[in-house]
Amino acid sequence: MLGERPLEDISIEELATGAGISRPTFYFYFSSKDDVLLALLDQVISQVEHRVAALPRDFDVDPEAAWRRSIAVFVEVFTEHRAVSAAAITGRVRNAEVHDLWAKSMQTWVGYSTEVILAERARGAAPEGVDAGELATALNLMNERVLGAAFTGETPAIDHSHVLDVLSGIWIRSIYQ
Amino acid sequence: MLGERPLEDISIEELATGAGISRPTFYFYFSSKDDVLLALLDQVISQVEHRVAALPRDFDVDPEAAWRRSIAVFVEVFTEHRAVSAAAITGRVRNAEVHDLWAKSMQTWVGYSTEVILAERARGAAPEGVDAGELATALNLMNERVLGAAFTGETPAIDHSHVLDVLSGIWIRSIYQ
DNA sequence: CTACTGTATCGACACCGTGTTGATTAAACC
DNA sequence: GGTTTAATCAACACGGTGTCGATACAGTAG
Repeated sequence: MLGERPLEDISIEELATGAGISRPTFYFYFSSKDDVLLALLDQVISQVEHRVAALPRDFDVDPEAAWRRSIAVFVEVFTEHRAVSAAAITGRVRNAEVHDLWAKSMQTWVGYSTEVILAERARGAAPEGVDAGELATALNLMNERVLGAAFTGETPAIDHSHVLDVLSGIWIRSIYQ
Repeated sequence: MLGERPLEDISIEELATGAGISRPTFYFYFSSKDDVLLALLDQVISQVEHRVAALPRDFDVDPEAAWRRSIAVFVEVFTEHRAVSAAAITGRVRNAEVHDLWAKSMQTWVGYSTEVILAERARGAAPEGVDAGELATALNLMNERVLGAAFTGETPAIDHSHVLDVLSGIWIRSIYQ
């Protein structure tokens, strides 16, 4: 349903009857529409965390390829669950729990990016420059927004097939100059 | 009011009584809450257009300074009207007219950025690379998201005082390598 | 075979915000 | 003085949300 229209345009009545139950019964399982979204988002985020954790941390071998692989995880998982991802990104504003879950994950990813940038600077591969944490924040926010735009098919947006190229290009040039 | 809480949490009743009129009278002037937002956004965008148009196009003299000045216009105007900007960015999802107005402006800015990037490449100042239009799109979306995050004080976000530095740094490195 | 307990279900209700209608007043203009 | 036009709002209809209390239906202990 989220693939067709935003969560706001889906009534709990629809959700419930679609699941073969009545509206009050829906409330037996979830406390609100956003509670459903939260459960779905949680699964998507777990999948990202799982795949990120399994990534080799060999930035000293081929930095470009390593960054590209990391970004590819986000692109792939969020693309696979594009409807939920898009709904979460927009639902974040409305719902505190969705906001917090998303914010927590973003912080994890920003923290990870920051560490790698600092390590690359420490080994002399990347030059000093703006604060690594702020650079990582801007780049992660860019990824979020660019993917969101691609999912909802807005204009302007970047075609799905080029997203990974464009994003990793900007990351690498921003970090290594 | 938008500075305190999202538009969704403001009822038309509140808007109306705050303006000293009744709810039906509100509908005499606006067709919905989003219609008010649209009117406010229109003013902000006009201000940006006006200031961007007045910008010197001297990218051949000092490219870094020229980009920084352009980005500064967005940062300054949107910061000045941060509540409206933030509400528009989130309201875009809900309302087709807000979405269209914002999308139209984004396209204008992306178009302008693309032209400058192509000109810089043509004169040999910037290297060839990813599609200029897609690069411009990603960078403009980054600006939107980073400013939005700074306005709403989410985490992670970039401190207001550093936004211009971080953004223009990424733009320049992405474009000139 | 009861009586109890926890799970699951939903009809009916109360509430709130939205948008509309129709009547009313007040000013502006022949 | 009479007609149009702008402005106002009480009252209504509607739709979505969330709650409550009643009911059914296990499984389980006595």
